[in-house]
Amino acid sequence: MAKNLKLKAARAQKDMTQAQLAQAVGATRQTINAIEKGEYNPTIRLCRAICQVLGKTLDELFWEEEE
Amino acid sequence: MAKNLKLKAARAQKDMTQAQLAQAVGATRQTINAIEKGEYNPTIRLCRAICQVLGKTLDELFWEEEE
DNA sequence: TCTTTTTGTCAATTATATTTTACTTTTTGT
DNA sequence: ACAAAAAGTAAAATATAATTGACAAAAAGA
Repeated sequence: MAKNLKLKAARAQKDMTQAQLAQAVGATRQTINAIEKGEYNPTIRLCRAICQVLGKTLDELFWEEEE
Repeated sequence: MAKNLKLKAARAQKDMTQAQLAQAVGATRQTINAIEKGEYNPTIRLCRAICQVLGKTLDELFWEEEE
């Protein structure tokens, strides 16, 4: 997979660090980092939580950024 | 979580059985069944594969059908 | 430069998604 | 009603998502 730059940008837009986003969605900083790095296959529940916190939809953050 | 009736409907619209959809996305029939039942938290990769096969987006099939 | 924050990364462990096998129940078609 | 197909379900095993702890590299602010 490729890097998830949409997620990185959406997080930047909310002025949140990886650690802050992680805490907001009940995950760890490493997990958020791995998702942004792209070499990861998170669960839909975590994706939904991230979308809700960042005010985006699944299609906006997790659609089409792949091989 | 609640049942994923959107997925069930989208599959019916394509006239596919759970087994056929499972094979098309490289998963098992039980996994598809569990996702439709709702008591499950699939990975985003599998969700994407399902969407592609059924001609739907993540938002259409996996957004907001929860507790 | 110096200090602090943030990000990147790794190994080991835990939690859980997914598979495999198998059986029962429900639905569909004749 | 009967047979066949599809759906529902369960236990055990495997694959992998996610955590924990820790440290190095990069970025930001003074």
